[in-house]
Amino acid sequence: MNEINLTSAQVPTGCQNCAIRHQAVCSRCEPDELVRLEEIKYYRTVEAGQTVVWTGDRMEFVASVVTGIASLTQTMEDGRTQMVGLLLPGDFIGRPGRESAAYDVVATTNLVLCCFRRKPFENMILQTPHVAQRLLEMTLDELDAAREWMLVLGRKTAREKIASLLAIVARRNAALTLQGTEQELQFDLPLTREAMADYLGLTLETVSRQISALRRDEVIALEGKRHVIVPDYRRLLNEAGDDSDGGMVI
Amino acid sequence: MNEINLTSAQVPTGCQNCAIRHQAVCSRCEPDELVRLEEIKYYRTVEAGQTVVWTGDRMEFVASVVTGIASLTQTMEDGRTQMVGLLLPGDFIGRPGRESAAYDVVATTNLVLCCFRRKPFENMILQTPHVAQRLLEMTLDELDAAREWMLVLGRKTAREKIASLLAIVARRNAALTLQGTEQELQFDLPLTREAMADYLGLTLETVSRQISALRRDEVIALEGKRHVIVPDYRRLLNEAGDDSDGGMVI
DNA sequence: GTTCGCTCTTGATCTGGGTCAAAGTTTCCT
DNA sequence: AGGAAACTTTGACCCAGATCAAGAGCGAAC
Repeated sequence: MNEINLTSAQVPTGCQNCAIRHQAVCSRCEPDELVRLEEIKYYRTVEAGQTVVWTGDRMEFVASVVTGIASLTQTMEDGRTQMVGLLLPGDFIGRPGRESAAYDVVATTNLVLCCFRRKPFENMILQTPHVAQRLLEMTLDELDAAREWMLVLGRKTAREKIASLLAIVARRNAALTLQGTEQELQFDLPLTREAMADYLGLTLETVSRQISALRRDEVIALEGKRHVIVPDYRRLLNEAGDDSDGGMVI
Repeated sequence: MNEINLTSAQVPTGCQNCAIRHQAVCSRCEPDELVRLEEIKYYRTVEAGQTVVWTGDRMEFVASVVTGIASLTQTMEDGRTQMVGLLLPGDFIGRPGRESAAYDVVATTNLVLCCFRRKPFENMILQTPHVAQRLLEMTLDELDAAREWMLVLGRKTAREKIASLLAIVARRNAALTLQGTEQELQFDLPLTREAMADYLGLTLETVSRQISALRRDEVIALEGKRHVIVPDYRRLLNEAGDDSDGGMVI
């Protein structure tokens, strides 16, 4: 994992101020907070497939994903694994106030992380309520996403699970590229079939079969194995059993 | 839902100061925070089976569970439901900063809630970093619990799911009654078979079958339908596929 | 180009847990 | 006490998705 320097031009979407959530400009920061965070902020790259943190690792830093995708996974003794979170740009890695990591964090694609050394970061949030407030909001969003996902895991069929995942990635992707959700959506699926299976509580064979089925039924089209075209987002939501456009944050 | 008055003698286990988490004394509060919270605090009772908040409800208050058990559930259009959280004494209901509820909150047993009117509560946490800090910690704990539960939902067998649930309730119960985990544990299971099924992503028939199987194999014993005796907590953990005593907070 | 890794797809078969059905308990109401 | 309603258990059967197995693409290395 390499420490790097990015010019501000290379970090175009983030709040140049607090940088906690890169994808959105944070309207909450005070000018003096900028200075504090700039001092302890640095960038790192991680290659696809590398583990950023292992369960139980002493966490030296917390970080915000700038580009790329990472996943949080839990593993049972016998090797069964379950992905418990998908970290997209703007999402936060690490838990202030906890010394060691509770999950494996694995880079799914090449990553750029905006890191903060842990101790100074914790001191900072103790002193700057607005940042702590923002962190609380983000955590609550993650909790909502996790609970949404519990419904997917516990009650949806394999086909609905796949459709739900595609909808989430499509949505997040659309949010990033500022497209609406009405027209055709396209995106690269940054996960292997196995990673999708780990996320969805399925086997990779089932994932493959269901993706083939969705393609056969023209809910989606594929270019190569990874590039997905969604001609009708509402149809996809419907397949996900998630008619109410609303919910499903991740 | 009735507003009531409790004497401090009737609220024995809570932090008399901030009361955010009733089960543990909060070491973080400043004396002046006590006053602010006392002003906006009141108690309510809810009968078993009653819904405390509906999805989308305008939330008038946030609350801490004093006694009893409540559940957070999500429902799909076709009626499939998934419980996404179990609220035991000390847990928190409601999301500061959000006007409306994201889930149904249903009283599983009779409840006593320590409520705070929402707006004053939000103002208060904006001004008192320590309370916000505590709220962040609690939210992070909940997130951990939710993610732990995702592993249960996604990867465990029916028998392991049941054992996991029993282990959680046993653990929380032991924590409350200050027993160790080495000796025999006993507790009342405060959930119907159907509620357990909703939590575990199973059907009530499967829940019943697996409980019978665990009893047949002498992992647990039952007195009546609800009172559970766990002769060997480690064995139960083992059945849950969760050998490492550590994790599994809820 | 060929070969070695992968990842992905598809087929055949098996099984854990769902579904449907019926009977047994407990609780609570009159 | 008697009876209804709700909860629980158990049985029989079935199916969605797991498992096992065999190829098919496809990129990287030589």
